[in-house]
Amino acid sequence: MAHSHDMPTDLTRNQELVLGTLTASSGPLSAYDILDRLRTEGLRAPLQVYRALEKLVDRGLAHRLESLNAFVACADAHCHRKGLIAFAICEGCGKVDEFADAVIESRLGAWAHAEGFKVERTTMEIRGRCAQCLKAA
Amino acid sequence: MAHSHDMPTDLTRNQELVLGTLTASSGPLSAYDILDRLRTEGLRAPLQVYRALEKLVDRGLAHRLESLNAFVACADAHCHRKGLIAFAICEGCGKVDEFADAVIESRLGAWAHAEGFKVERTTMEIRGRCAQCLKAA
DNA sequence: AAATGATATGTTATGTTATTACGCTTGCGG
DNA sequence: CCGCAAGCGTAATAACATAACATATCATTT
Repeated sequence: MAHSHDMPTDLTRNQELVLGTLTASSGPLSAYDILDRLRTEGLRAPLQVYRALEKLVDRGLAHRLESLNAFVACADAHCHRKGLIAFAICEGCGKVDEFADAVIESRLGAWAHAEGFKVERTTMEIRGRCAQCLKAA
Repeated sequence: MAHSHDMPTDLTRNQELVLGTLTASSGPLSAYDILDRLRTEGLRAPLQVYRALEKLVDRGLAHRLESLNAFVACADAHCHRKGLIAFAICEGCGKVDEFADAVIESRLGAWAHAEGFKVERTTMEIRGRCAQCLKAA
């Protein structure tokens, strides 16, 4: 297998370029970071990147990290939108770990049900230091 | 009692103005929203607001909503920084509900412990519709 | 093939959010 | 009084995001 991120075949050129850039990166990238890396491919304007990102995020192929104003490729080729995802972001090396927790999801659901709140989207981001960076320090 | 948010007495003038503006608002405000409301008080530059916000957030008197790039006064005069706080943000009316959940906090702690990740700060924001807005629709 | 509609694209300009850099002021402990 | 830390004011700029408009691409229907 070439790589674990088998890219969907129905992406447009811009979407493919943007997803490729995210996948190749070891950490989150801002839209402008992505743009800079794709100038050689002919991209010129922020909007070209933002539009591609919007589609990718909608499809669950990429995630937006709100606390960073940046984006990452989805770590799990199969996760596509099933349930709440939490992110652990290391301030040291910039690496992002993506995980799901059914208990947290159900607690949130319980709270929402009790309040009559209809959940549309949940953001959950942990900032701190990963094990590797702690060891190095 | 004048109001439930007994403002600390050791705030600087700018901090007091900013916190007062947040407290008076029914919803989150961006730094620039705050600035606009404080021009009459003599504030002129974004930095004056950002500096005040930084201190207020550090002290737990205000919170930053990452998914909105905006700020709210802490809803609970006594919450000052004890534990993880979640926010439910209504897309309809803009109201923000603030709550804590010990189970979620402990699940997060367990994950972090298992991974050797040192948590410094956690962001948790739910976007959706509040009961009142759902009823109105 | 022509007409239609939905989706994607390219480009310019602009809007919004946040920080850097610099210098002055104020208050407090030594 | 001196020195230092914290706060303040101002200007400039950086970083992030969208509006508005014109074109293009492609499948579907006529």
